[in-house]
Amino acid sequence: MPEPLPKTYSPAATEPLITLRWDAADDRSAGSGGGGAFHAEPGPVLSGERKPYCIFIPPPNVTAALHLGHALNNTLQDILVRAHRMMGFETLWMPGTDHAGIATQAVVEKRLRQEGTLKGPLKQSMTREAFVTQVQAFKDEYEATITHQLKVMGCSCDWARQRFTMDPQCAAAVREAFFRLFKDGLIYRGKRLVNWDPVLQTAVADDETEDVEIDGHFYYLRYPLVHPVKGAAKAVQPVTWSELATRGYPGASEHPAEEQAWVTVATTRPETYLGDTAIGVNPHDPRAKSLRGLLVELPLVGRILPIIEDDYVVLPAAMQKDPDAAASDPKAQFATGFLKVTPAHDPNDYDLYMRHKAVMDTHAPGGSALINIFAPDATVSDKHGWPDAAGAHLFLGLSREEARKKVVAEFYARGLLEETKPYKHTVKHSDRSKAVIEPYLSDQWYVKVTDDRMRGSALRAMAPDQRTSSLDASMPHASMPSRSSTSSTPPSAPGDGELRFYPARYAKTFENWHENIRDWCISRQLWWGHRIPVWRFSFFESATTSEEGVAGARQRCARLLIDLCAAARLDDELCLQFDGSESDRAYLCARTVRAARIVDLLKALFSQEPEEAETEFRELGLSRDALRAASELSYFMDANLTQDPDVLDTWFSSALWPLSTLGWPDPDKFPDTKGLLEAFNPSSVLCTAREIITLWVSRMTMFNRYFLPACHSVASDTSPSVPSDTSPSVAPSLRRSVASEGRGTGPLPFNDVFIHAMIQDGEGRKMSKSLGNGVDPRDIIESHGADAMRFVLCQMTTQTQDVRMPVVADPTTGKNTSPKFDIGRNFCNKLWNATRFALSMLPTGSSPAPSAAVGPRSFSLADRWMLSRLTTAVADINTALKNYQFSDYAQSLYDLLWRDFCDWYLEAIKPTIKESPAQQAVLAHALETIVRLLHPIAPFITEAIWEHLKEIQTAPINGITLPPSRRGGLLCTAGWPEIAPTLRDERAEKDFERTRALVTAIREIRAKHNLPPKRRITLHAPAALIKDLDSIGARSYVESLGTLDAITTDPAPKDAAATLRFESAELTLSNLADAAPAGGVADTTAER
RNA sequence: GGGCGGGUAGCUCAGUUGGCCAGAGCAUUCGCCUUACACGCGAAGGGUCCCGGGUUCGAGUCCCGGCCUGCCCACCA
Repeated sequence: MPEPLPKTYSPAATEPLITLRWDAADDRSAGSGGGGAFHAEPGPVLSGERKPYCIFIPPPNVTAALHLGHALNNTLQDILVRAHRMMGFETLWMPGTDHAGIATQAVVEKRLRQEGTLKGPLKQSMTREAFVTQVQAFKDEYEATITHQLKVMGCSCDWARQRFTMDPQCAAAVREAFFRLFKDGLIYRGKRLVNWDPVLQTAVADDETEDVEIDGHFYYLRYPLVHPVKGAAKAVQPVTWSELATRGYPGASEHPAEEQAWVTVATTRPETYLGDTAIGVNPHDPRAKSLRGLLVELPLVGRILPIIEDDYVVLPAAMQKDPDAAASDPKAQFATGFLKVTPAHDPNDYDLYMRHKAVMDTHAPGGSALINIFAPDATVSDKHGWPDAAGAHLFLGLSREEARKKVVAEFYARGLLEETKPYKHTVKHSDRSKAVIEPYLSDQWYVKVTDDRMRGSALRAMAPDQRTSSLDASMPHASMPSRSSTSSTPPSAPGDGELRFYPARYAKTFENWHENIRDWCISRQLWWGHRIPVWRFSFFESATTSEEGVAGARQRCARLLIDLCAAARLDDELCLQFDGSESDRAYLCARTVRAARIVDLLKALFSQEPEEAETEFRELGLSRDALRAASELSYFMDANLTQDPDVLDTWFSSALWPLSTLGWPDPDKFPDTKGLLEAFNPSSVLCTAREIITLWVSRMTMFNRYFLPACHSVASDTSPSVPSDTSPSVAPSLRRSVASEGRGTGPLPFNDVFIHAMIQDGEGRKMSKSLGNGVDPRDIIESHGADAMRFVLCQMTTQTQDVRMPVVADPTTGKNTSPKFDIGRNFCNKLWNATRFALSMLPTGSSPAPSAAVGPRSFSLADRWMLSRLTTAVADINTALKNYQFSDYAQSLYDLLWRDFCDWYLEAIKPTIKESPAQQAVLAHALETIVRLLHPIAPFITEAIWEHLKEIQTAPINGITLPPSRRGGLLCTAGWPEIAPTLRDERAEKDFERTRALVTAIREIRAKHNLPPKRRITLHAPAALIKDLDSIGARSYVESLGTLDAITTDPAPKDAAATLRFESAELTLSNLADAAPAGGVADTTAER
């Protein structure tokens, strides 16, 4: 017999004990790894015994402890997971964390600098290994913190399966995915302008930047016009205004005739003039024609620039035909009509360059107009692709800011600065380092997500009724091959049309994003992350000395590689790609750790220690033939054969999360992953905040559909019939249809995407460390309890609104908390006390329960009403859960427990409960139903209460099924309540409603007359009404709940009476005042 | 510039397909330690449902136009 319950529920005393019981409840055979009550196995799914329910946690970054936003996200997932576990699904909630490459590297780097361990640029001050070790330690610390936080929140993850995006299992998936994309030509190397973070010295994605509005200036710079001189690139002659006037240049005659003419450009970044390689003008500009054939000389640098004509260049407001349009176009307001073109430092200029490549390259020094004037740290430098810096040596070594000042000063000194205007504009900053982003030209790896097998598969995944445009129209850039591949695939692949967004409006965001998607830059110049499994080398220096030429050398190299693979039993584990743009570059991609090792040894073969390399080759089990091929191959590679120093964008491994966590590609290599993929992919739902719809959802969808074969799972919701040949013993690889992989026709990683609100502080600001308004869920748990926190978070989750969370300091601990959670705490306490009351009224323990079920005949009005309310509540809650309407779910329970069960049912049965076994049965079943329904939201208190409820001995009730626990005698694996629709009783609901209305009316009078609660008064009513109350069985409730001494047809005495209207009758209450005999008062006093 | 939300009681928010008196919690006021619960019980006050039009027998809800506000995407010489 459990201890008697204390008067107030204490989360602090209860929650840790419950956690221990959940953890200890793994009653399966040893080796299942301590997943506790929440451990899931593929077996029951593969055998068809249970349906799967699976959620992949959005892996939190290991950069910091979780905040309330995470608490919300994970509470909602846990609610779904717990509810479905109770409903009988084999339920897997896959936990894990994300290495968060750039974020974590930035945080650790900052920390090392604060400690003084790190001074100067990272890459020069520390070895890669030393730094990674530091980050690893940091990661361990935060991973532990995060895991602990999730546990104290009550998250019912399968802890035995916890993953980290950089652990060996996930790394294997990353290598496999990269290799396959590389081999299929969906990964390529390209020179592009990227967002460069000069502090962290890496490329960052658009979404890793933030726009900051800053006060800047427009600078109007004059570039002198010159004539080209044939035969000598540098020799030029000035163009005078009089010449321009002759050519018909408008306004030229207003300038001194013999002075050198100029054009004026407007810029916010004058320092980039050093990289200018053209001047743009709109072909409709009246000045354009007269400038044809002329050039511009870049001041100080002396570079000669062509003038290119392009519609992109905005005409100044004064020149535009439509003055209204011009007035509303801010660009036109400050445009001069001449645009400086700096292709290596501005994305739009880069696009211009791509359109005018020929003419720009012709005039450019060194034959390329992509002149890079910055070092990776964004100081002006001539070491990174700037051949004609001599004239501008005075700027070398300056930071961007210093260079800007100096450029402006130099132009001013030469009379070339026309004016400056203050200007407010937004500038991209790096999320992580807060540095101003520099558009920077560099070599990066890209995934061709614009390919139909990627983008198309994501778009085809969308539910037809959530699409806003047809598939064809949605892919304006679809190329010829992609169309034909679309038509060659079956009209309906397994995942097609099954992706559903909740709320539905987010489907549009998803669709829209894919329509405008650009290829995905996946390389990052960081140290923390998955190293790109590619070795680069250039080989033609030695190879082309032979007769065979470039093409022949390439062929021979490729052939040797095939030989090596065959001889070394490296079947399909190495892949060679030649650089499309640079003819002497080649890339070798390794699929496995062993293949990578062999590539490393290739390098050793022709460098320092060929003997040692040979020994190692033999240790790896390589044959003589393999070694010979390797030696020959190494001859083609120069000593620069090196692994790419870059790491992959974090999202690359995140995109594989639904695959890697389940053991893909090779479940046999990792224990306990066998069968997981078949059983749990596709998962049931992805829960996330809306900020990452585009990034994560899209990429997971594309990768899952690309890497998995069209038919791989045995038990997805959409294929109810389980194929007969499937059993856990069949190795997954045997069932795979290899032909359908790599076509983007595979299954989805999840069927539903649920997007929930974001949590803001009381003023509607994002929660953040720097604002000090962040809230650690552990602090809420300390002040209110985990269940209270979860209840409130659930209740707040409506379909539309973001959540405002006023933050205050807890008076006792000083930690951040919020009075918003009081409701949850009070609610838990209410449940606790209702339970205490019920337990005091119900037979427990020793007396055996009657086995015969009780039925409607023995129920009072209140009982029938309560059962009816339960029936509708269960139905409402099931609907709410199905549609991810968390607020409705919590609200239903709140009303059911507090308003119906406590306020009315418990009060109504107080006079009769002790004597009525039937009523006892209803009370017990109602309470237990509520407790079970509430468990997904408030797991701790309900688990604690359930332990006591199990002791109650009452008769069963026909129509209520409360299935037993499946594991450890715990509520978390007990069944979800099932209530037969027959227990719905509209008559009882209506009758009880009337009773309630009458009691309320009486109480209103009592309150108006300030009656003491215990004072009994008399109700005078028409005989018909009294008869009616008797017939529905409501009379006793009116008497007890209204605190009446009698209901009578006698006329009321004239004094001390009040009237009320009920339905159509006029009733009177008497005996209100103390004029009555002193008995009543004396009684009250005595009772005290 | 494009897209998506939100503007309902002092505060934070519900209000599904148009339909009886617009709801909840907190706060306020009044009365209660009525023994399950003061983290509670009973009751009360409090709303031009942002503004202006329209559709309708009927609009917080649907349509059009404004205003305010938040977020996302694109762009910014």
